[in-house]
Amino acid sequence: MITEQPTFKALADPTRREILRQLAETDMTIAQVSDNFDMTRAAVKKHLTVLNDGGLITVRTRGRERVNALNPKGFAPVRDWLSFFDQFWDDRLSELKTAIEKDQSND
Amino acid sequence: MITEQPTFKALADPTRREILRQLAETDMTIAQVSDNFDMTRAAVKKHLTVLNDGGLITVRTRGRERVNALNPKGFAPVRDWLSFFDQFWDDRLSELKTAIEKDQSND
DNA sequence: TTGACGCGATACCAAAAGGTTTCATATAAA
DNA sequence: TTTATATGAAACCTTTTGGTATCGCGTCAA
Repeated sequence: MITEQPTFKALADPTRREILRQLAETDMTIAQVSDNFDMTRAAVKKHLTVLNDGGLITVRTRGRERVNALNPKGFAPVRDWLSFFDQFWDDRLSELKTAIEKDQSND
Repeated sequence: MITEQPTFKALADPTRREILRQLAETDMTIAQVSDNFDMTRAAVKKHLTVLNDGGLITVRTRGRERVNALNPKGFAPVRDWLSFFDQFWDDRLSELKTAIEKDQSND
């Protein structure tokens, strides 16, 4: 079974979503991320671990630092899961789609 | 500020995501949904409440029954939030986009 | 009217989540 | 080498979450 759970879980917390937006601007060390939040570095580190587990960030070592970077590909599992519901996006569109499919089967 | 939090929270649980997929097939009462899960009706009812808070389902009363239905529009806040990261979807695409923008500013 | 049915709501419980403090370790710099 | 810096990790605490059992209330049917 596809394991989108860690990604959904990672996105469920507002602090983590804000971290992602900040990492979209620029890569940052743990200390740098911590500076932008009113909580301890340890707490931020936990959030970064969850984001990493969800595949939404990558971490590389630079000397004694750990540089966190956004991983855009990590959103794929969530996008894929959501795509199932595209067919219900809009009732009228859905009906149109049905009509088209019906028409195509008439040739 | 846009409050996508209840929607993200609603999607964070695998049971709730499965309920959504089932409601995509057909509308169901609480009892009907409960039949498909190995937990009490009360537990399922809690999940449905969270889904309703997240705007992902609608509930209508039919006599003594409560009929739950998928609300496709409820996904919008999450889709919108995710769309911010579209610009990072693929590195090469992003570079291409940058190149195009650069080119457009050259006329 | 009288049950049976479907549901809402509450109290309760264990586990997970989000936070803190503290200490250990590896690397950079003086 | 010594000291400061950046992080990892563990113990601990409080709140939230996901589940249960139970009771009460409105609605349907005999």
